[in-house]
Amino acid sequence: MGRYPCCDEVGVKKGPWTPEEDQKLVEYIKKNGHGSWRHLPKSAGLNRCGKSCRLRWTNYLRPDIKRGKFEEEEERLIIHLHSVLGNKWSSIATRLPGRTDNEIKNYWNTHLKKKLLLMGIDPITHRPITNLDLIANLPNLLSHTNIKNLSISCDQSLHQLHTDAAQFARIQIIQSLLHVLSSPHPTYPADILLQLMNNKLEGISQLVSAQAGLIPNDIEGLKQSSNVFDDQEIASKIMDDISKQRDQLFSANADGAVVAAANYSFPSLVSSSPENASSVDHQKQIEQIISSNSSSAAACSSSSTPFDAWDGLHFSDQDAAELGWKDILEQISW
DNA sequence: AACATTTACAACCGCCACTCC
DNA sequence: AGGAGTGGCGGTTGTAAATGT
Repeated sequence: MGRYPCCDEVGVKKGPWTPEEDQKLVEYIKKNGHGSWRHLPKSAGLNRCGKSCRLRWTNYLRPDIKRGKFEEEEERLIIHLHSVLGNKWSSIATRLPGRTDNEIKNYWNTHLKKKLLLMGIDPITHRPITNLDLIANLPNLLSHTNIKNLSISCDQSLHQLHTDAAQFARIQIIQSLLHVLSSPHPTYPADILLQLMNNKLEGISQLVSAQAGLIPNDIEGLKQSSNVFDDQEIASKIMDDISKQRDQLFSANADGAVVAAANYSFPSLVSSSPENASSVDHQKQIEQIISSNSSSAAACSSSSTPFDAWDGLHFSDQDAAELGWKDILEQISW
């Protein structure tokens, strides 16, 4: 019902419009208005279907169309509107004068989606990405971001790039792990989550606690005694950022335990492939993680500092040479 | 320089909702 | 009421340009 077959007509031209065709269409519409799109091509002397003419006019030839790069303000507006409206491109377009729905849709798919992913934001839900795949990949990721073992032969800018990446990656990891562990989700039995937290995340929670002043531990001393970081300035930066993350996510209860901040709403789990993610698979995934981390967990138990939780994961010289910012981002953006 | 791969975006396709008769 | 005609929308594809090897 309702579909007209004009685009299936034999002999009707398809594909890119030529300047001559554009000119014919513009001149005709300026003179007569578009009227019925179905009958326009014949009247305008165009060998195109009406739908093609309508699209060409509304998306490219209309005089009120704003061409050129999207400004930052427009980007922000699109992201905001998308978070509210979803893929309602025409609705979004009505709030951006001069921009077409097609243009906004294309810009979203080619630029903004990637931008959000790189920022660790799910472009569909507009919430921080939380994904069990990240935990599964944790040993790899940490090994690739271990500052201590970065090759000293790297030049300073490369070193800075790596340390920035490491800093970003660690914050991402902590945030994501805490989201996973704090999300009530029937798929993940509490005992498994607790085991995971006790094993692998002992060091992280200690670190967060120490930062909160909940464990009597001089943070400066902690940093000095830690031999994980070669560069104390970087270490300090990392601690500050983790601190910020912590403040957003946690507060201390009366017992001195770290608890989720009351006013913080943890995002729900977002699977990288929800269609394939069965609860059995996820449970297996968690169990695998626990078993694969059991050795480093044992190491954690005898750790002298919370930073040791990151240890046992090494960055070979070859890795150091081969890895770059992009590699790390790829690992944390799925 | 040549070829392969990736990116950007114009254009198309098919579905849906609305209006008219 | 319901079928036909039409416009609009969102998803997808095709391809030129840019970039990498």
